[in-house]
Amino acid sequence: MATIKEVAKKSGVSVGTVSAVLRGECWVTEDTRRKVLRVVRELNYRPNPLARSLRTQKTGVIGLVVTDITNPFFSLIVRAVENYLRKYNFNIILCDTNEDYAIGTDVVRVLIDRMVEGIILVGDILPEEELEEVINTTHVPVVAVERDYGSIYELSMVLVDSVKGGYIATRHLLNLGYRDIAIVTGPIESERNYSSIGRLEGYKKALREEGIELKPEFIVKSDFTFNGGYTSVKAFLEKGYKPRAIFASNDLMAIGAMVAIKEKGFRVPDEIAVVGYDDTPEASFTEPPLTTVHLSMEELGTQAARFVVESIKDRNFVPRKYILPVDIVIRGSCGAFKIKGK
Amino acid sequence: MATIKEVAKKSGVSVGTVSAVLRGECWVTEDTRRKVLRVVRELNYRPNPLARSLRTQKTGVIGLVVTDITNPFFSLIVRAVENYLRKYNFNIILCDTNEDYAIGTDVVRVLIDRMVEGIILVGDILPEEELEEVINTTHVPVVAVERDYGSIYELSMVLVDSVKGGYIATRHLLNLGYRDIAIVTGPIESERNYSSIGRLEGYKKALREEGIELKPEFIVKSDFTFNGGYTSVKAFLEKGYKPRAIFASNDLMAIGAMVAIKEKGFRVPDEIAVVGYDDTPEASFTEPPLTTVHLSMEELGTQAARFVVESIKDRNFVPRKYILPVDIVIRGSCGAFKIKGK
DNA sequence: TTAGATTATTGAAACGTTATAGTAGCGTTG
DNA sequence: CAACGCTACTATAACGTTTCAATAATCTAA
Repeated sequence: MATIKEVAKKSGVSVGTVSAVLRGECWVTEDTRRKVLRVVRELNYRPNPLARSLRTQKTGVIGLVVTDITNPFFSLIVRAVENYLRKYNFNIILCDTNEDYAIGTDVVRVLIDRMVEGIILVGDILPEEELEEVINTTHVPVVAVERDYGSIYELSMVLVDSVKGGYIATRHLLNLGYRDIAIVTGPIESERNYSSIGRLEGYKKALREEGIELKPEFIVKSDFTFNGGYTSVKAFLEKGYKPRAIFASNDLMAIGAMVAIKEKGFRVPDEIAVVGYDDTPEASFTEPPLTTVHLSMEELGTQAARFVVESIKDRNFVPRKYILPVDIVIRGSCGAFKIKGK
Repeated sequence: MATIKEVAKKSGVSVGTVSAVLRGECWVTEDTRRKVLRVVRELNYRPNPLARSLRTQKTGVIGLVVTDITNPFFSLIVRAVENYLRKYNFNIILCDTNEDYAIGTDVVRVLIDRMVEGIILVGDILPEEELEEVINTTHVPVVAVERDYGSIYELSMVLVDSVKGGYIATRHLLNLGYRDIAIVTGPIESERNYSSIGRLEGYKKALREEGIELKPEFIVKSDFTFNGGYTSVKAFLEKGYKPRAIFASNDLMAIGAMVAIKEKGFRVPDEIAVVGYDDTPEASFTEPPLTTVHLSMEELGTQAARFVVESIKDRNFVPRKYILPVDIVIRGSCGAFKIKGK
């Protein structure tokens, strides 16, 4: 590997001048610039980012931490982040925590040691106290995606309007004339499951609005997995309950629910309508295709990346909160077409 | 941020000694070691990896390049790589090329500039010539996953036994007594689509073995996407062909095929049986659940990571090739259970 | 014509480590 | 007791950049 020294010697100028040429300083004469650039090309010289970073204290690297890269929801976000950051010549150090706080904590520390210029946390990476500690002891801008650290002000957040999502899903079912609507929720014990809780809130709000009494037994607790959706809905139906519609808090559970429903001999949507949440790619492939609350993971990722870049470029960027709007995409599983068709 | 100098001053020893303590050199007296470590803790000192890397020429970073992180096939590999490398304290710089050679080329160059200690290329990242160039001009160990760069010897490869996969899938259908078996392939124009071609080879081999004549019209060309599978099979059926079974070269296309089949009024598997390939998570969620060729992406990733780590640790590691064995997982879509049941 | 301003360039310090040659201090040994 | 070899350190030169004060060269104005 050629170094800047060799370039300097071979082109008969000082190291500083070469550096100046490469950084595009305007004061270099056209003459020396050309001379230097020729040698650069001849030696195939490329500056060493390590040395540069050591000197400038800037690495051009962003840390991206996710709980599970395997989940399409997250991988879509990762891709959006990558695409955005590439334009600004940032590289990404990626870490997958497997939803383990210990790994998350560790990983964030390593990122800071490596002097990343920003950190994007997607999902539930760290407990609140830990993140607060990090933010207080460093000046690295941090952006949290899909995790509400409500009380930390020095932090940008990118969130989904879950209450609204739950609301419009339920509203949609109500508009189709259904009254007996069950919900399958994600985990809702802890306050940090803001998205499950929000979706449930939206559901309640819509029913309340319509003056429909809330049946606690119609709130089916599950865990955001296919299997969870399948078993919980199966158990629910086996208890003899028969809702006219089910709103599942994510697509995976909705798909599981549909399998359970059909297994029990009911038709979707004729006997039980289903609505999901997330609009993951799988939602188009089910039978019938899944009506679901659409949210743009791409937008989530892009927005997070934008926040990070802005807080790096703009010294007095003040952390912001972005709430992603949601809408509903109507396919076959809710019965809208049949009803309209008639 | 505290530096090693401050630690040295505060604990009354030289910088070299502090460094020695931290690197665990054995010659330091227990006394000074304790002294130094206390100060390290007091100042909350953490060595700067940048400076260390500059000096040692080792970064502890591996470059991981994938064509599409959004594809579960790849994200499963990424996770396996991450989990393996974490144990060895390597970090990962991730790049997604969106299947664009230009981005791939660029990205690999950047990785080398950043002095990554190894590079893992998952999928079709680079043309052969470019990769050869890279390998010849640097000494970074490179591992290619799911892309056969047959002629490059200085490269480790992790491949799937596609021919065998195609073979056992078809064999399985033959064993169930089906004779009219169609195949839906991925792209097969270019030689670099070794996996599509391999699967097709396996299919042909199994039929030949059984003495069944190959019908060219039963080879349905598609593109590995859900939509591709759907439209190509729909068109195929609309031409009036009616195979007894379809082997789709990946699960996504298999799912698309099933939708098309049912849309045309045929039952799966009673009238047309379906077998997929990959065993992605979705395969369990279809109706009927998909019989498919299972391959462990986890194993692929782990193996790739292992190769990289080995070639870093072992100066005279000689590049190897690993061929992942495959097997078939039998679910509902092939009709095996019904046939056995009767 | 010369002091002063401007322009193009240099030299060296810094960034925070590791590696290595050197050195004090001290116990052996012939 | 001088020579030697250990042991436990220290001082300093790298690593490859950027940055900035200093300087040489050229131009401007009085």
